[in-house]
Amino acid sequence: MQLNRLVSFYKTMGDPTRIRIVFLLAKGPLHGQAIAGKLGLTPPTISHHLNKLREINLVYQRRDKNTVYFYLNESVLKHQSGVLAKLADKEEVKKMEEQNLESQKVIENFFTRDGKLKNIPAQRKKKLMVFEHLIKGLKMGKKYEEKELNEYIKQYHEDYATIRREFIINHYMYRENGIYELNPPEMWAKNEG
Amino acid sequence: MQLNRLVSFYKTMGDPTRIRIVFLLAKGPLHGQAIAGKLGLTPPTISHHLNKLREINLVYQRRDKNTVYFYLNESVLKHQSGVLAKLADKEEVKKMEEQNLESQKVIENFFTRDGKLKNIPAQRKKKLMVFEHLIKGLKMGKKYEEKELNEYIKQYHEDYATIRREFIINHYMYRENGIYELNPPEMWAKNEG
DNA sequence: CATCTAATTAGATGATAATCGAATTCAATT
DNA sequence: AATTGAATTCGATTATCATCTAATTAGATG
Repeated sequence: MQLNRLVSFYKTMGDPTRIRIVFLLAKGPLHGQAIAGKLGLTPPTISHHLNKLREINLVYQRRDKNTVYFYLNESVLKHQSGVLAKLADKEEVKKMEEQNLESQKVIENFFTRDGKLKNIPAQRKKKLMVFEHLIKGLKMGKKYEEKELNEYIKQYHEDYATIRREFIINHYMYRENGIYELNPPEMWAKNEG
Repeated sequence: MQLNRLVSFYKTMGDPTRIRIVFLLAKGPLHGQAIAGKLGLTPPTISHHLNKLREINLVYQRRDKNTVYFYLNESVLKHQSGVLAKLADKEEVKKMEEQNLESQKVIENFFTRDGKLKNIPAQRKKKLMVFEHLIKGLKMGKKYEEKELNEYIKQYHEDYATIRREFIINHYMYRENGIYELNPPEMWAKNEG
């Protein structure tokens, strides 16, 4: 499920310029001006598209002096390839639906009517479902101060420290210099390859 | 390659309503009104989206009395899943590029400057490349009278009968009651599974 | 600090497309 | 032939978005 995420992926890929960028990066990293040159477009346009591609985690970047190199994130492609393959298989579709229902049930059980988390499930599977529900309010690509993240978690449950730690352990987020950020879904514990 | 085809696929999938339709049909065929009902949209809107989905061969339909049932074409999903998987693999990308170059070369060898086909290659692989080039001027979903198809082929080569026959043999097209129509690319000889 | 280079943001423009109500087609049944 | 039921087409409305130029930011280097 995560319908929005799917739609975003396809919407982003559904542009000739972006597909061409993806094909270019599939052969190896490039910097912005190189892409602009190869495609005959202006740097602002490339910047615009790279932004979109970054939003779906299809590219990431590394800086070297003044130039920024853009890399293709192959794991996202593999993930989406898997989704398509499953969609082509009735049995898999059925399984997906069942999982959705199951997760819905768990959410209903562990949250109160006004959206508070009653307690953290002991069973790992259920725990992950709860965490995935919690992070829905966080924005991909946004950097969170620890304090800000604590406040966010406190909306749901007072023991923000435990939950924050679990976010890291299960790869929903990562921390760098005290700054927290969401990981792309391929990295989440549930999907760990 | 076939960049346009890729882009069309993604552009079409990049809409929440259409994704939802695809998920619905993944569980089994449905008729238009049923889809409209389940999605809370009007029949014209559904019709619009089914048109788009038909354009990329993702759905086909069968009529039963007055109601038309729409089916998901799983082979397209499998095909696209494969494309994504290849894109995630540098080696495969390299292969794709080489194939493109090779095919370009063959086209240059077998066609004159003004676009006429000199002769039909004897080697099967090259022959298929030539045919794929020829059908680029035909429109997916359009129905062609035999005469019309002959005329089209004659632009390129006088022996339209042989070529027309080859189109069928290699599953680029199919014939029904003397009417010819393009097959989706997954069915072409090159991609035969 | 001044300057250079690369990247990004802002704002404008033009094109595309999702959705709906109304009108129309198409096939089946009376 | 007339009627019904479903699907499609038409036209209008609204929203989104790719692209550009111009202006700005951000690092790196002299």
